[in-house]
Amino acid sequence: MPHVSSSGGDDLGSTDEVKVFKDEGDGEDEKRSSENLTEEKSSLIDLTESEEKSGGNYTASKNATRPDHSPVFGKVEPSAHTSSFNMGYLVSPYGYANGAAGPIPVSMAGKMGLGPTGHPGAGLPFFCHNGDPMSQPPPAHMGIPPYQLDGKAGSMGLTRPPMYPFSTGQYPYPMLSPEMSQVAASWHTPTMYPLSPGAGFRSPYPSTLPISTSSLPTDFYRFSPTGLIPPHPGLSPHGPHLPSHPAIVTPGPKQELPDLNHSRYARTQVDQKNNVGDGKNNQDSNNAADKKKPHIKKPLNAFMLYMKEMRAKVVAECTLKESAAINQILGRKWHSLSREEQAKYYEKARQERQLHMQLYPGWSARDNYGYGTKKKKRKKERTPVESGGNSMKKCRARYGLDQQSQWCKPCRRKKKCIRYMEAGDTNDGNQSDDNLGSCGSMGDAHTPPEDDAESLNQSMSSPGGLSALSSLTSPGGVVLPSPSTSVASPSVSVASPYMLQSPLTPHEAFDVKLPPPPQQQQHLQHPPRNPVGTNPHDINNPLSVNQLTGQCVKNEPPDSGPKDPTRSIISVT
DNA sequence: CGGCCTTTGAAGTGC
DNA sequence: GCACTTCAAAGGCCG
Repeated sequence: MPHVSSSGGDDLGSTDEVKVFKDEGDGEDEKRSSENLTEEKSSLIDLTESEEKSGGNYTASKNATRPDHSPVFGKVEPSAHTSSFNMGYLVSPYGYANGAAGPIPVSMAGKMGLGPTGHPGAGLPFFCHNGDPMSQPPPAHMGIPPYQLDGKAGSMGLTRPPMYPFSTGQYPYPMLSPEMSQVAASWHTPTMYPLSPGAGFRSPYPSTLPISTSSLPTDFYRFSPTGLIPPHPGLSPHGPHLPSHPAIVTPGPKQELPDLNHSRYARTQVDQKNNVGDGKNNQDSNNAADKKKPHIKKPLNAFMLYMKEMRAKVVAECTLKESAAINQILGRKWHSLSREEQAKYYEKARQERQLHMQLYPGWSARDNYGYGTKKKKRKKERTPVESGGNSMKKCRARYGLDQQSQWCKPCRRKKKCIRYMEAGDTNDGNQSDDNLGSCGSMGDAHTPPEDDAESLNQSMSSPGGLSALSSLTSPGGVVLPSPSTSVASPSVSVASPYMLQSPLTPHEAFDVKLPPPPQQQQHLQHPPRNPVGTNPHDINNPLSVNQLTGQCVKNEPPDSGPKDPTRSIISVT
């Protein structure tokens, strides 16, 4: 049984792993690490400060979440703590999810984006339905990501408000609680990468792989060299030594595990070698692309690995099968993972990248650009309109950092530029429609505010999302018009509070201290964009932000700062 | 039947 | 260096 510990350094929770992270982490991570450490410490005391900081980081990029996790890895305490933590975690993985005692649990709950826990039962965490919320809070040594600590704002913190909101008690996966422990355990079992044909990770790479994985958990490798990792019997229909390569797929929008025979795989390797250094050329040449059947896929990132592993479990726990919805759940679960847990996946992903890099030295992510030509084209069509179709520049670009005083308020607050919006909203009509169509990822915590329009637009017209949402809705529960429920089919045209307040980050949304002036609120919204009755700022509108915010709050962890539900309303600035 | 949806993260491009 | 885009997995849904 291939367990992580077999190859040394696989004690995922051990200090070794942490060291690996720390040592190999890029300087950026290092830097962030220290920052986060400080942040974490201070955050326990001063949530506001943490909030501010995270808010600042948040604007950097949509990868803002990473700083909250990666850097921390290097700061994880020695295994002693980790071990104890894991023990506890296995016992009650979600224990800390639902508010109980102490600031940590509270913040954790917040981070998880758990439902309102204002009152027990009503505020059941997203996937914490087990009634033992805080029984096993994460060890203090774990540290808490800014967005976790940031109860109020943090709750949503960097977590993007889900497209498929699961209001309290709505979580459709009652059995997930134990799942978490399984997940943790899975790291020590071969099941982490489903070995069943087509199910997951296997030993896809040629045995000639010139890398040493001795120090790495072999079962971490999706790209593990067959020579190093005995193929699972039946892994490949073509024989134990002819593993199919997950990273190599035949052309197609969706990848099925390639049914590669030996010759094909060999050819792949040949191609790969030939492609070394000329990947771009291949990209440019359609013919070449055609010939280049094997598609070397990107190595999976940490979250993808996590998803791959957990998807089946989540699906198994519920009837829901729509990936869009599942992914939302997984996204939340991902955020609910402890740092150690996430670190495992980050490490795993890092290893995969390394392996991938070694196997395909000349490969570049760019090689895959345009692989899904149509899809890309489509997205690009929209891009110009939203991000620059208008010649209007955002304040940042317009005045530069030197003249921030010239910036509009939203820009100064790193929110959506109102000037830009005003000038570029020629297409508002459509956007409005789309936006109203669903609650989407409103209040995207990961996407920079300025991206809200885009991200929203993208997520707005999600048929799948809608259906998924409906399917996610608690069958019997009284579903409040939370962002989730606000997601209505286009025909319903229910305004989404989250969506409408997208210009605000979750942090700000719940920042009682700095409620944007009313004037700003007006600026942030475009009256014309909201069909009658959908204007979120129309106080008279039953579906207005103000009206709905309170309900939305229900998805907010009680611990988010002052447990005063009303404060959330403030968020609607 | 191709594309969309959804998630996070990595990496690429463009300015 | 920042902002933005694409792709990675997955499977139901939609036009």
